[in-house]
Amino acid sequence: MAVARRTNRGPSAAAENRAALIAAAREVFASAGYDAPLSAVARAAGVGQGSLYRHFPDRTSLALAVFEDGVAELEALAAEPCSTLDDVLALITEQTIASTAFIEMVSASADDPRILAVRDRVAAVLDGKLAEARRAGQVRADLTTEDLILAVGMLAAVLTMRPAPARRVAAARAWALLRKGMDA
Amino acid sequence: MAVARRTNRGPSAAAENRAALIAAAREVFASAGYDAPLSAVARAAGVGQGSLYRHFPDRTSLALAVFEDGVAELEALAAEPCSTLDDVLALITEQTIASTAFIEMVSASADDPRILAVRDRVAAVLDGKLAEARRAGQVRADLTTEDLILAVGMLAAVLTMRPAPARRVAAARAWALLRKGMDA
Amino acid sequence: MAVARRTNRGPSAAAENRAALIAAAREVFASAGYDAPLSAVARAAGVGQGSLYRHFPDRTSLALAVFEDGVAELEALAAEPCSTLDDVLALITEQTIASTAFIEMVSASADDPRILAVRDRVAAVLDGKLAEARRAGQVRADLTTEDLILAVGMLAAVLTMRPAPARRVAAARAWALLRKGMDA
Amino acid sequence: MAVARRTNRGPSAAAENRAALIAAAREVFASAGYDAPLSAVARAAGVGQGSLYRHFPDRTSLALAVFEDGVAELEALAAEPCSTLDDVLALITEQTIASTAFIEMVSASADDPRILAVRDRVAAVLDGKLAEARRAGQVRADLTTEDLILAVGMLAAVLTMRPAPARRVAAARAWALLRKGMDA
DNA sequence: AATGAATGAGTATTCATTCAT
DNA sequence: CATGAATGAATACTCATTCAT
Repeated sequence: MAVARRTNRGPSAAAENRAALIAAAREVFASAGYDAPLSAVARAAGVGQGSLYRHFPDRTSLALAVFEDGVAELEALAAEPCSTLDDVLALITEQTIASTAFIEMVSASADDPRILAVRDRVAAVLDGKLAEARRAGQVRADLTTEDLILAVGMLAAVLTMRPAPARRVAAARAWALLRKGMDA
Repeated sequence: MAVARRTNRGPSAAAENRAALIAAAREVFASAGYDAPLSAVARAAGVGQGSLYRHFPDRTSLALAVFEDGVAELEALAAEPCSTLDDVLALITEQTIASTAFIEMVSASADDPRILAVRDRVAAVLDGKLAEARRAGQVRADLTTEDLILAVGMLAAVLTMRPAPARRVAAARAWALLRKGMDA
Repeated sequence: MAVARRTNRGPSAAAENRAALIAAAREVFASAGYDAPLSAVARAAGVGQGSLYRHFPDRTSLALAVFEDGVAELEALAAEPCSTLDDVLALITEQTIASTAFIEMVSASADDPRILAVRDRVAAVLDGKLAEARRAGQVRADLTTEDLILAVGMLAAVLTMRPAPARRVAAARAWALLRKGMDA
Repeated sequence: MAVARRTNRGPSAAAENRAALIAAAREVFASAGYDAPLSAVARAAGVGQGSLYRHFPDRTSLALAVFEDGVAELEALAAEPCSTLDDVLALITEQTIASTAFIEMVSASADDPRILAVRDRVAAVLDGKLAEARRAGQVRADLTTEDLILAVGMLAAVLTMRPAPARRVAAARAWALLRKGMDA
């Protein structure tokens, strides 16, 4: 039999496969949405279905691995002393423009503790930068971190509804509105 | 044979069936989400699958019929001379709390001309009320109808991400933020 | 596309399909065991997977339909005035020789109420005939219906372990032992 | 790399691994049935999949190793001069109550020569004790070893069909029936 | 000789859509 | 024009077995 079976490159390929799966999932989630078939991810990674399930027992754990990089990038940016709240929000916006899978994942299973943990990491980043921005008098004195998270959530959700090319413009509009507010 | 098959009530039942389908779809979409199986809608309506497809060739057309009532209600409210922009936004908010299927539909296929038409009707409603609100000095002078639509979209999207019980609180928070804005 | 798709013979084929599924399942269960893939049943019946699931939402309901005939046959035999306990046991034995799927089903999910109902029907049959046999002095006076069910269960189980050709001999031996007992 | 890989303890661990696999398989077969995934056995044994396959090329050979102890115990009991047929049957009953995997294995592949060999060892044990019992007038004079094996098989099969807690009672009932028989 | 990752075939199940009656 | 059964593609997930290290 053995019809063109992919050669078993052995355990040494594990890390490589894992990375390939994450990269493939990033692409697939970005282009086909968070609900994309996992088989498509495995195929794109050049890896068997079983390997995908071994590395990531469920869709969420795969997605978390995909987003880990983004969160880490965010934390790194926040750690830079000269970075501002605006910078952080801009990076979040860019990430969301690139892929709205994150927000789809959160919508799909908002109460998963692993997802809550990621949310908390983002919240921590925003919290720190919000304090600075408040001290600098750049934002309303009573603006809370929850407000920020809500704002980011709204932005992300609105981008999710739009095709990729329309997202940058929509994001700019949304931030303008969120910053200035509606009231006179 | 003919094992207890629902009797074919003939063409006269067409309108009735149509109405039953819409009512059923409203329920099903609200409780099981916009992605609910269409077979569930047909079953809930007490109507054959084929009839569903005859009346509504695709999911979108069924959904549009479901939302037609909501839009009409909105237009009726706007037609009342004493209604304000706030009233209209409050109604939209209530409708979204009741069912986020509309926004899910828009996310799924935002470029469908039929959906754009509905959007335009809502936009017209908002447009009229916005003019009044602006004259009354209740909103920023440069607030546009597009801003309003964006705001409504963000609100709706954020509600979609939350379980029904948490929606009312979230909506209040979101409106507070959208009204006051973030900037100092 | 439509690559050689089986023609849709329409609802009129429903009863036919149902019968075909039952017949196919009887064969497949008999030859490949109760755990046989349901897809094999659908294929053997010349019917789509979906149709199988429409008619029989789970393996148990399909199996029950398969065994319904056997139970009815049993009840019919018991209804004959001149039939004896021996006749009934002989028929059960024949049925079990033909297919041990029934006993496998019972083993697999003994607490399913539908299965218990079938069991009760068989028990009722045995109960009636046992009373007659007792009156005729053919069996121990204190032999209970539960004993009979146990005996039948043991017989069936033992046949399950044997390949079809060895079953008739094994059944004879088992009955001889069960009748005479071991003790001096 | 070498991410926390279990250290390869080399050939010296072979016997240890083998024992661990047998112990793990005993547990796993007892709790999850004979069809339990072999990966679960390897995991429970703290041993690689490959090692499992090296020691036991197929499920049967693993199972035989598991049951070897039970058979040896049986032979040891039979070797005791004062042990009776009843003692032996009681031990078999206890073993079956503890795990029905043995009988499941036999059902699955009754014609495997390795399984037949085990069967013969049990038969030899029964044969010896039956002769004694016959001399003591405790059993029918024409009771054969095959009858005994059949009885044990029926008992085991019937226990297999029952959840663990119900087995002891069922065993008692079954033995009572087998001993006394049905006939008047 | 041990490890454990990789493979992919196999199975259950769902659902959009078609179509004979 | 209604009915609802039929179809089968699609997808998630499991597990026996192989094999590079």
